[in-house]
Amino acid sequence: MSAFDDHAPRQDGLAARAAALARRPRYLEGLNPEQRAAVETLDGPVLVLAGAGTGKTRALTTRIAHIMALGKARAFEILAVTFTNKAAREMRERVETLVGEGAQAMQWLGTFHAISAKILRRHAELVGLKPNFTILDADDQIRLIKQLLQAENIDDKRWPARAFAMRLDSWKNRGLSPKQVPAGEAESFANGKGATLYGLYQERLKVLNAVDFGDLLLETLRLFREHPDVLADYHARFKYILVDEYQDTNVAQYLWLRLISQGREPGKQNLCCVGDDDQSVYGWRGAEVENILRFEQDFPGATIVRLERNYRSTGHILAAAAHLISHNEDRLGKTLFTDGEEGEKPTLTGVWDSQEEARVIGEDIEQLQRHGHSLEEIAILVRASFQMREFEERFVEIGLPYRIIGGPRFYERMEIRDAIAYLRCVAQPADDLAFERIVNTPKRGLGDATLNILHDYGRKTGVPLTQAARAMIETEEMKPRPRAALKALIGDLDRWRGLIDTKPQHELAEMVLDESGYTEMWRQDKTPEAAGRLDNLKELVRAMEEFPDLASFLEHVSLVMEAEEASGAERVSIMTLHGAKGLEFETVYLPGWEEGLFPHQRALDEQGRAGLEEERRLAYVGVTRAKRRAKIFFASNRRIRGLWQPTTPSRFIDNLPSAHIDVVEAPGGSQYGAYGVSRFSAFDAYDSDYASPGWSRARAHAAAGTTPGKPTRSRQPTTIEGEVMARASTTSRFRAGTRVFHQKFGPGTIAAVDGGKLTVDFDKAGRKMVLESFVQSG
DNA sequence: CGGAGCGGGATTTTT
DNA sequence: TCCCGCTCCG
Repeated sequence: MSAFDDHAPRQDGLAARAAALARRPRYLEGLNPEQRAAVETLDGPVLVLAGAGTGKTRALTTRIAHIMALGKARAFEILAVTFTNKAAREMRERVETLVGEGAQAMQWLGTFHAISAKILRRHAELVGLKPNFTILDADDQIRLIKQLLQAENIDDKRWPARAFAMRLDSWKNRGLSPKQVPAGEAESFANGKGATLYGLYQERLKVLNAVDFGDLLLETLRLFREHPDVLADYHARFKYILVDEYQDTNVAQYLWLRLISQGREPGKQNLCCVGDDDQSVYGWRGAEVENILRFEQDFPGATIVRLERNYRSTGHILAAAAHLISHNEDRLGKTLFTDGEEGEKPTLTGVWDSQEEARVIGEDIEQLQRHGHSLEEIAILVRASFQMREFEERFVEIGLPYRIIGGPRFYERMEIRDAIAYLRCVAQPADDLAFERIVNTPKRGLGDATLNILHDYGRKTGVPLTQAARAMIETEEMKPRPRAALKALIGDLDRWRGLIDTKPQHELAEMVLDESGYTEMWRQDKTPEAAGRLDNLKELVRAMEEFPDLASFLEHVSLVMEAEEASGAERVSIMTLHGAKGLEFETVYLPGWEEGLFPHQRALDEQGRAGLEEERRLAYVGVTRAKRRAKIFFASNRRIRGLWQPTTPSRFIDNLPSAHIDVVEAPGGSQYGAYGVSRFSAFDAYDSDYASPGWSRARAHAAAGTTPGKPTRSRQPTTIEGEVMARASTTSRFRAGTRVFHQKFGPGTIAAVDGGKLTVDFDKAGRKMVLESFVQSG
């Protein structure tokens, strides 16, 4: 594969190009015309609007292969930026299958953050850092903020560190330095101390020789702005720039891209951005869909390519997804189509509560399994991670193998973070946050008192804690016992540090963990988790072997907060909708389509209509993950922080086209059978179509200023909403004052009646709103 | 300094 | 419900 050989002399370019053209490269075969345009339009800015399942990644990776095959650029002259590690990994793998070894040389393929870190390490001094700077994670960040709040005498009850971290994040996402923070926002935290705190925080980071995630981008921006020569280097280096998931970029990333692509005059930038405005689901993290909507203005003369032919899903699924997303207003608008079969209609099933939901889905999966479907091709996509638990519990019970994706991550486990803190102390003596973490773990008798002494000294002299410790153990200020312990610890750290260049990092890690007493600590521990933690530590040491040195391992840990999963037996995947982006499965279960959960209440509260639309895009992402079967569920009761809450079906259910949906009764003699109660008695006559209890409609219509009960003019008259509205009766069989019995809440008295919705004062559970179909006269 | 016990608060998504 | 952090006591 000499055409892809990065070490081939430059002159090979032409020959390779001619040869490639003569051969009609295999990699172009099977691309549709639009995909080919995305691949072959190499000169000037290109925006590829790629709908779900339209072969976006294929176009992107083929484009890379094409650039290399034509000799237009070598692997290391292509900058390919993704948003997530997962996407980066996938792109690398797929380029590799296309070009073989060549992909290995793609040293500039990675997430914005990883690439920024790489650039920053090369020029750290120019922005006041040392090349071995630490990348703080969210946890470190919070602890640091807590310290600052304390130092500033700010009540951290009233002004929680978390809240400030969120503001910091949003400022950084928008590319704002402490001085640029809008006055209003700066003052709204801690009585006007917001901007000051931001400034102090940044100062503190410099002392710690550390950056947070946001800084990776901001400091790179600063580097480029203040050192045009450095920027010019990168301009010369990157002949082609590709950006995946462009709809997810935030302001800082946008500015970053602008700077880095400015090497050529407007209209000539070889910048190719791929994205789908309908899949923008990271607004809460500062992503600006506007970036993609504005592309043509930002890069005049850009070629726009639309990928609309869907290769993933069957007709009904696609139709359901398209109809759902058509309810959004803020979109460029694409029309996905497929030549494939209609397939099975997506199903909609209502269940009594979240436990039944897990039970029914578990049984359904077993059923598929019996029919020979692979568990690997089945996924359960939830809105919020707490939903996963019920599935886990159920699946453990019935012995259905599952895998949680994006759950508590390996590197976030306490023991792993402790171990890494030790290594960070060894690698980077100024890393106070790591030092604080391990100074008394295992217990060495070095508590708050000792730490305060070190902090005081450190603050006075402006040195890191380890250095303060070094000074203090020479004085009489400390009691003999802590003094000796501290001395021993500092001695150990020094000794380990001395081995950093000679001892392989995994051996060093093992040594550190043993000699520090950390491993021993868990051996002594009799709690049930201890054994697992020891296993994890072993796994950590083993994982370290694969890295060239300690520094690159630590870099990996901070940027790729996930462990490679061991593939083994077939499993059902359980993950969040966000985590599922970019994936596909034969069968997708979409539980929890209930108001407040999906759309999530917080998204509605905080972002209003924009939040709702983002939630709807998330629903769209969920449905479009399915190749052959999409199964939507809603429960009428859900346990939220231990309390059972009655819920109402999601408004997104009303956004589904009834012609493409099958409403399905929960199989297997569901619980209400046992109760002998028809759950939707208001719709008794239409029992099989109980999907949409009327009062959620009523509420929606009330909000829209229309009369409940009347089939309202809706933009989509064919929706299930419309059908059910037409059928639902507004008269209730209940009256205020009637005694009723509810399966979950027990006996109570009706306080008010509103369509099919009752307000009931339960004897035990207090006042609740419930569907009348869930209560019996009692 | 360390452990136990209690109260309060929180729960979306992630680089 | 659970988890975290704080306080109080030994």
